[in-house]
Amino acid sequence: MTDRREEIIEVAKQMFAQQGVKSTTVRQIGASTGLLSGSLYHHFDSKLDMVDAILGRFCTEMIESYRKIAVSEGDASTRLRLLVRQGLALIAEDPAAVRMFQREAESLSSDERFSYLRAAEKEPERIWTGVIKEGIEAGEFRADIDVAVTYRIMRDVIASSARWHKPSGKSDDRIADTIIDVILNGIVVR
Amino acid sequence: MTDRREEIIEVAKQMFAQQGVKSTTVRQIGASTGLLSGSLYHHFDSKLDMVDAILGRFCTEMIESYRKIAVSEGDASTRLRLLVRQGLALIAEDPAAVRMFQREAESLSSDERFSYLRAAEKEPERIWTGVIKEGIEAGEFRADIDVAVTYRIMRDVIASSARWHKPSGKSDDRIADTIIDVILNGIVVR
DNA sequence: GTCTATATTGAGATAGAC
DNA sequence: GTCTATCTCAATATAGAC
Repeated sequence: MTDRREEIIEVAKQMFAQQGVKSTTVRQIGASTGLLSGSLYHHFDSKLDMVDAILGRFCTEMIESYRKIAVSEGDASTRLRLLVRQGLALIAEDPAAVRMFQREAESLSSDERFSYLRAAEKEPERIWTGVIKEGIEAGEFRADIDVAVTYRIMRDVIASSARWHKPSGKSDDRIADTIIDVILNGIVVR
Repeated sequence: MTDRREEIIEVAKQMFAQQGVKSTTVRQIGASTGLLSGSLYHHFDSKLDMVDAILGRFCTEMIESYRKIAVSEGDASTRLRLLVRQGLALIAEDPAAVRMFQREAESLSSDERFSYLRAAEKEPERIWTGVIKEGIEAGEFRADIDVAVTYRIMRDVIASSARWHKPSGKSDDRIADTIIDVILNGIVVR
């Protein structure tokens, strides 16, 4: 047994991702950890404290990873591909954390304690739309696309892939390639 | 006051969509209707009964509307456009019902009472992938795209647009056109 | 058809023994 | 660090008066 606190976080994260925070009881979390609910409070002050520990860590790492790509070199297509791959990599690494972020961010972000959730939505938007705009100015992307809508399309496709049961026999990379390909090139025959 | 039952359904639907079923209390629903919680039980047997009334109606209408398009004439591109437009039309008509369906379908569908939610996921999938396959066979769409993944991309883009705050000054039609355009034609300059 | 009042259950959280 | 036992509160739901 490594660290009990980490063990609880891992178990809670899976349950929060699957059922939602509200529907997951501390008794369930305790049972899945082999503890009684009261014992959890030796490691955490409250249930929301567990949520905070999980989402705080996730948001820090997500923003950090996007920033690195933001300052990298390469044309817009290349950097857009990197961003998509990074989004999918985050999901592959920790699908439960991503799912939690998606499920709970909106309702939690009104709580001052979780104000970092708002930054975790705005910063990626700033970075992605910046790259799309550069691509348009450089003549790589069509000038007649709508940047805001295009960003949302990409963001939401990637986000919702976190909920996919993987189509049989397809690796993450294969799925990533398809998503990038469809959005960059469309499905119509050229 | 038309029908009290309908009035309660409308209020509950908005709250369920925004906060989720679990986080919405019958007291809140009562207060928003100008009733005390107990009085709601004259119109419904339970809170889940309200959910059932809302989602049952929505699923019936959704499947019905897709079936009509499924049997319509036209090439695959045309019918795919119609399907996308219909998906967006459902959202425009009743965004709260769509949001509820998205939020609660997964967790509710294990309940036998809500088994129709599974059909409401499978039937659209059958119809949409059918049209995409026909488009490939007819040479309209690229033969190298992945049908299953392409379907999910389209489904999820449309679904998540239900959560968009509309970009300023853009009509539903304008957004619909952009979504269709990006997916059919891609964003890369031809 | 709505209200008052309350039964009942389940949840988060705490205190103190071990 | 975990358990036993329990507090407290909030939520769904019910019964019966009006």
